[in-house]
Amino acid sequence: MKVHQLPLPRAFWEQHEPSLTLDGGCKHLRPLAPKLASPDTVSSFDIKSFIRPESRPRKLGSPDGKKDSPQAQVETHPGGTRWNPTQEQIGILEMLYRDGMRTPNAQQIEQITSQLGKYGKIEGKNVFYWFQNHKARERQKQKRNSLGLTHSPRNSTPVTTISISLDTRGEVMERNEENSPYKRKCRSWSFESLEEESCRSSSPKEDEHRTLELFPLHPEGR
Amino acid sequence: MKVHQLPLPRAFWEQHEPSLTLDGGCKHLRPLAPKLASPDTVSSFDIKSFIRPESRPRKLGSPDGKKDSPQAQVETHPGGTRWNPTQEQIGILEMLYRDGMRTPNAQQIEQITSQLGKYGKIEGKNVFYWFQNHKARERQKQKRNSLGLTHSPRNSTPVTTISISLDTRGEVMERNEENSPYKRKCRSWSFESLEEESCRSSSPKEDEHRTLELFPLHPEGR
DNA sequence: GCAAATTAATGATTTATTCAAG
DNA sequence: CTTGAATAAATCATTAATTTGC
Repeated sequence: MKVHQLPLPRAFWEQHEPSLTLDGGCKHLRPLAPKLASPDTVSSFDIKSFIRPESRPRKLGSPDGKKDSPQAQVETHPGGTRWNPTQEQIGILEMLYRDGMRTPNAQQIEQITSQLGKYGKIEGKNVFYWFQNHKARERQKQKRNSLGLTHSPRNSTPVTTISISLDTRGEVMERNEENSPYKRKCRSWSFESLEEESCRSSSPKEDEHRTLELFPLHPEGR
Repeated sequence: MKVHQLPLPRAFWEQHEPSLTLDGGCKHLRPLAPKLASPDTVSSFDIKSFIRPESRPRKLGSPDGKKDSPQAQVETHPGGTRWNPTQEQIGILEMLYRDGMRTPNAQQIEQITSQLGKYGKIEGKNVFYWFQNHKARERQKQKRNSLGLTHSPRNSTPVTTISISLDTRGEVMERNEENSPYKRKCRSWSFESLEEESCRSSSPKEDEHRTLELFPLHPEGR
């Protein structure tokens, strides 16, 4: 069951804390870069609205007593089931992986997501995580194999791995690992606002087309 | 001179060369549990469009060619530089940190971002990263201190010291660190498409309504 | 005094670990 | 157990201070 995309019941941004309004005194120490610039003006910022992180320590708290209430875990459901990939989705992802894709950037993720969306509910983060996990687990599986079975191949038997070969110019990278030069792609992403009132959408233009998928997240702990 | 607050002309992260076609020869084997389901359908997926990393060689190529041209860095700024926080922004962030905020979730990040946006250009990811980095670096600083100066911990000032005390119910956590039980909050985020090139910078004044800022990212590389 | 070279900070990514759902 | 999700640690990369040579 994946009931993602729930309305996001943000109902507890109401509890504003008492005072505490960022006054001065916070600009000490600037190790090497006293950038200075026009100070003040900062004071108009009220923290109240921010200090409402999550409430719900969740289990796993400090072992020294302090167990949480009997209401151990009751939530998690509101929209929080995790992605359950379909066979088609997995197939595509693996194909992409075999073709050398390792860390897709935002554009790619977005495209992949929209494609995979045809086969089942999915979000960008799922795609992102899938690649992260798959990569990491392939790697450790490989390591375990090379260590456990072949008994310390000191000369680093290249386990072959991947060995992609399509012509993705300069994009494959890390086919050998073990000490890859640590290339970097670049992934772009951004947070998105999730609540309307705070920022009136004055222009009723409504989203152009790109559907920035919202991601609810149950406010409190995970 | 910090010319923050520049309009951000972001007009040159135009990806070129969409070529690169990852052709066939990649659909063998079905690694894991052919859970059946209609397989074919998958083949309608064209990878081509995904394997388009990004290009944008950028400098950084070879160390010998240090400083390639007279116009060494004329290009970096337009839209692709990294966030350069203003004093006000730092002040606010540090305040929030001292108040116990460690891993803001998407909602919080969004609000913080919009607030900090008053003092200079900023994106949600900047806020996120700031907390990540700040947290990590405070931690290591602390560790280094405790290890290096194990005697007379009554140093000048505990710097960090967090010691939050407002009543953020069950939220503070990890004020001590060193071996935290690995708490988990929950952060939500999502990718967004960044297709439309040069998101119209037509209205230079248009802030107010959230403008999901796109994030170009200089491709390739790094 | 300034601009190139050096260096300290720190923003941005990637990798490694860990937790928990199914 | 498998693996999606999330965080922390490690690293890379860039910027701004500081230093240095003129």
